[in-house]
Amino acid sequence: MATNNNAVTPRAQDYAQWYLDVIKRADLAEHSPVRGCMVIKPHGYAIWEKMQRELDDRFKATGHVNAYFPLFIPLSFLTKEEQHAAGFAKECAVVTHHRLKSIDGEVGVDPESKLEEPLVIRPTSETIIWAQYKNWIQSYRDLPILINQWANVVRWEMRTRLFLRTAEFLWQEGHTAHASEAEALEETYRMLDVYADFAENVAAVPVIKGKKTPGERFAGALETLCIEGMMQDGRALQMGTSHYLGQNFAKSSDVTFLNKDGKRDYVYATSWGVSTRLIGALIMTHSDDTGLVLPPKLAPIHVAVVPIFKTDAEKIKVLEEASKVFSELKAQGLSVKLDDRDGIMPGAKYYEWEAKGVPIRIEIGPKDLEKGSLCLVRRFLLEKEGETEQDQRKRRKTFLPRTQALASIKPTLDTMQRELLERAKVFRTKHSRVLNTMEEFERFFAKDAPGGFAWVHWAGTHEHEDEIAKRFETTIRCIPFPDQLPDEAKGEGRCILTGGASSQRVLVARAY
RNA sequence: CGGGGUGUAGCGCAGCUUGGCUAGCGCGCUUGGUUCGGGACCAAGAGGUCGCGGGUUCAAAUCCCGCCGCCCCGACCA
Repeated sequence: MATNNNAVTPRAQDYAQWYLDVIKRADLAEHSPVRGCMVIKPHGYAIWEKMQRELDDRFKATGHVNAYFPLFIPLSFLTKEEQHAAGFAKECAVVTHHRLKSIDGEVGVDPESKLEEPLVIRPTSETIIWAQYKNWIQSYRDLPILINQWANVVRWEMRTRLFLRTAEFLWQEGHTAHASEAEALEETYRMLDVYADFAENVAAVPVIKGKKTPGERFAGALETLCIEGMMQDGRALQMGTSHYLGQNFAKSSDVTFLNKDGKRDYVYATSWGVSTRLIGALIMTHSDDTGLVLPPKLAPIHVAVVPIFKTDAEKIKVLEEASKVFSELKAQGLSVKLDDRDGIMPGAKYYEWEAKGVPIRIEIGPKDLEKGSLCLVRRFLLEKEGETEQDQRKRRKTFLPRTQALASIKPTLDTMQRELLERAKVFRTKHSRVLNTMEEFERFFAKDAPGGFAWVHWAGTHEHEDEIAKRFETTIRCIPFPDQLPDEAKGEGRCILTGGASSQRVLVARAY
């Protein structure tokens, strides 16, 4: 990414570098020797597991079940749906052989083991799943099918970035089959709501819900719904999509059923997914120059307990109290880390847990034992006007009587969760503008301007869209649902480019 | 695939222009001691096919040729 010009925060001066720094210091992931692939390290994976749990609960609550389909898709399956195949053609990894052989002392691919039909490593699973659904569906009584799968997929992207775009990534893909268009559409919208709920109430990332323009739709979909979040450099990040597929895949896989009237019809489909990209969103929305900041609901560790001591006698007493605190917090159902490592200065431990995004730290030293108190330190606070870093550091720290301190952890985590979302909303509002003229647009997205979200009237064609994209590196992120528009952006108007009548504004931004 | 850059210890780099002594620095690691309420200090130590192959030369990390990897910019994109 260009380092940039469109800085909206000090750290955005070199946002790409900052982003990698946070990942490295929080020990989330690293590049693997395999081109474009990522190793997700334990701390990063623990966050993904938390996400999985929250999402899975929501899927179950809306009637879905999990299943698993193969990694390999026969080439002929993938090409059944024409648009779908065209959309993914340029990024497919293909398996063509099934055996190695030693030739002149060097082990290589055995040319005689060539597969009759190449196997594509799934870039997404619609085609292989619908080939299976064909066998499962005869009557309206077999519908709906509401299945989700947790899987890895491979998209051979030219350029990759940790979490945001890697050649292989982990995700969840829901694939549902319905007896009517109305039901399928309802499902499409329902799952977008599930994603939006997750994004805001778990990840603390405010999102705009909307539909993609035809040019940005999923390959093979009739409608693509999405949620868009704003990162701290003002760029938009697509955080989840939900597609209404109509009867396209049913037709290409020939999946029909007899409806209540005894008439044969093609099945109506949806698919929806979110990926490990959400971890990228988390980083770019909340983190700061110290490192990762996690919403408590996604923090693998809620509280880090750091003992402080000089003498051996102090060490014994302090560690005794620390492990008591540890157990009492555990008993509250919290995830706690007692950092009793030897030979590391307390200060070094503070930095480490802060970089890893642990929401609350408890420091326990001889002075606390004397006073019967505990020192609680929050990972972040809402900024006060004119406050220096030193001031905030002081303000993040509170000394409380022991009992009170332990009772305050959970409420504090709830507060932090709320404040994180609040902070992100304030940021987004601050960097969003209603724009009415091309001059305003040019100024807003000028090379040295901060950028952000622009609400503009649009009545242009696909070609107009490309033209704007080329000139400003911006795209129409979505046509927002009417209730997603800020009040000042509501109402009819004239297209910013063509002057044509427009019933509603769209969301324009630079994007990842 | 086109343009630019880069490859030297686990990580980050210097050295290369103008070839030359035993290839260096910071971080990290090991051991011992002193430390410990915001990233400790001292001492001793371990760790290298200088990306790979070839060439020039008395002598190559350094010069020449070929190959490979990675990064950035473009086309592609959850």
